[in-house]
Amino acid sequence: MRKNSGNNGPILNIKHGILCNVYDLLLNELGPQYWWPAQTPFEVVVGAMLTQQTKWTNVEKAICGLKAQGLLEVQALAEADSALIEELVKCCGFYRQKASRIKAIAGFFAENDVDTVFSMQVEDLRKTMLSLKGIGNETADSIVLYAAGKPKFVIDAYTTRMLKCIGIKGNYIELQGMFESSLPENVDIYKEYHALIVEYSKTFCGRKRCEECILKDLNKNGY
DNA sequence: CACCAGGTTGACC
DNA sequence: GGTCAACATGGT
Repeated sequence: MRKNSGNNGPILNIKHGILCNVYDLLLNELGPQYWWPAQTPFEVVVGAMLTQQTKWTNVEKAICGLKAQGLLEVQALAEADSALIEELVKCCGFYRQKASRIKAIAGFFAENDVDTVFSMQVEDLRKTMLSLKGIGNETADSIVLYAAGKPKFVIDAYTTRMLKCIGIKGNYIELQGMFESSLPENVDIYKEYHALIVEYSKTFCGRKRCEECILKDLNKNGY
């Protein structure tokens, strides 16, 4: 029998709970999303930077333009003309910042080699990404999960809002910890779950369809 | 025309 | 630890 050694709180790290139920519900209602829309790990990095505070449709245009110029290659982007990058990412907003930042990040990957960087341990990779200008918690975790394929749960504005709706609050690290301790440590599940939250939020929350929200029946349906 | 979008940073308390 | 303005274009 496992002792709870003076800890009055619930036993954590059990692989079930409301966050597992939400995952099942979203997957059943929306179907698998198979994210991230990108063809190479470096494209994920660039896309993750460009999508900050911006709609993905705008990012697609920018990615398309960069690709046409051969600038989705690490070395090429690192050496590209700043004014050209700015022009190509203008449609994503904050374009001067984003242009200089993706160029600098390309420089980092050029010097350190993409495969070498992405072969780091999860926490080391995360810290390394966070040390780059323009990469904060969410972007770092998106890169770790979707570009490097390592288990880190991504928390974004959609996730925070969805959790708030079902009565769960916390800062980035706390919310991330809840997902990671509730779910099996599995890259595919982390990817799929985050994608499902985005799809769910775009469909219901962003369009004021709260009355149709598929999460409002969480308790009623026995989840 | 006002408001928001898959954030991050640096300054300040 | 948390809060805030700045960064900027494009769609509803």
